[in-house]
Amino acid sequence: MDGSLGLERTERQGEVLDAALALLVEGRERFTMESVARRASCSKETLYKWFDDRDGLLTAVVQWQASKVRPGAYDAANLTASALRASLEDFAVTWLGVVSGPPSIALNRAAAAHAGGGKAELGQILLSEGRFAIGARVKPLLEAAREAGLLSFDDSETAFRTLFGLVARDVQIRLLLGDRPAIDIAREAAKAADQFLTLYATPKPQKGPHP
Amino acid sequence: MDGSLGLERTERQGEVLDAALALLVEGRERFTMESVARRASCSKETLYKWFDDRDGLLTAVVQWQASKVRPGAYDAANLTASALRASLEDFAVTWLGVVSGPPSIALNRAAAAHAGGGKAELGQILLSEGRFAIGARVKPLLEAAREAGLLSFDDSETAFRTLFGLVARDVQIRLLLGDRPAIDIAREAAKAADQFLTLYATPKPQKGPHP
DNA sequence: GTCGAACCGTACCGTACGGTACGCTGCAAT
DNA sequence: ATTGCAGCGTACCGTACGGTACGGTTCGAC
Repeated sequence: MDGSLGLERTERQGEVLDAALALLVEGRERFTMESVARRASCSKETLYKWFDDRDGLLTAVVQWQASKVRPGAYDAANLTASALRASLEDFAVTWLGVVSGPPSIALNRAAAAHAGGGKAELGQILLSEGRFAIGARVKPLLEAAREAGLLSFDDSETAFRTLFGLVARDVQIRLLLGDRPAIDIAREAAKAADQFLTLYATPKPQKGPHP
Repeated sequence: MDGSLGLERTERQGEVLDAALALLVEGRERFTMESVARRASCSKETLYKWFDDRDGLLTAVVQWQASKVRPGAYDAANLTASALRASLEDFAVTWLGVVSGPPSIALNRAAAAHAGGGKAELGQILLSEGRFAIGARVKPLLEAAREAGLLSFDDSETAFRTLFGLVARDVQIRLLLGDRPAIDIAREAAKAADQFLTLYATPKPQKGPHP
């Protein structure tokens, strides 16, 4: 999956979506068709033509931003204990940086509100481009580390969810609820990696079961 | 704090708030002054008289429900390793049960949406009656366990946040975004308690893990 | 130059909703 | 019985917003 879902946008459409996103992120003004049109210097009619309706516009904005912050892959070759630790820490730093950023906060709030009415579409997009995409990138790393004898676990999904919890803690929910927790990302990331390794690193540094 | 904040409600007011809450939780109908009045069989004028405006009503609803689910205290006397484990597990079960319940989901969504406009009041209420109230109950347990030589940590806040992360993992955010993760609460709670003890239990002086 | 498509700006429509006003009923106190 | 008040139901007002219509402008194709 490349995230485009066959929805290529023209340059102008990208500008409009950026403007809409900025509006949503700032939060100074309500996200209304008119405010988007004004901000993007386009007509409402164009918005309706391109994105069908308000929901379509919102969906396109979420899609647009989510596809911009695809997580990077982690090198699973030549894994050493220190390289693994570095990758875990890097994942944690990146993730904390993204979710504590205003775009993530605004989009997640919008999606949560959207899910309040029956519609779960925005949430699904954010989850599949965020949480699940990340899982898909990190799990191979974990499995490679297991292969290399560095980690031991039964289920990589379970292991990843533990890592996720150790990194996230209460940060995301507090941010979504309007709290502004002071977090030292580097420090928290290091601690999370540390704790994860404490839980999952194989007891003794040995070579794996497959020489 | 007893959670009342000097806001005693008459029985009738409680009924109205229950009706409003039910409306919010079901999500079938928009949360509007008229729909609340209809559902509660009261007049809009009464709503405005009692709760000032829509925000006041929403705040009262959040206050009302949040104060109903105060976390219980954990017995910190005669702590043994198994009693500690049981308390941790109990906390995890309770917390997962609450946050995966429709009222919590609906209220958190409403608060997140509310925080989208500058207003963080609902979020603050939920955090102080939820996350922080729980922390205030659990931290004494952790400190007592440290006193009893069962745990070792520097900062109980940090330790609690780790416990929080191990219990919550990705559950709450997925629920808020409309996903319906299938979780086995008892199992996840046990695992979280297990992992927390692995991270924070003081190494046993002599007893080997394999008798 | 002419044509047509795309798009901008704005005016407009219908509705939903927050908030107010008012008349009516039931009830408790005197 | 009279009075006063709390509260129900409903009608009403103003506005904000989703969605549509339309005239004017730019620009590329021919």
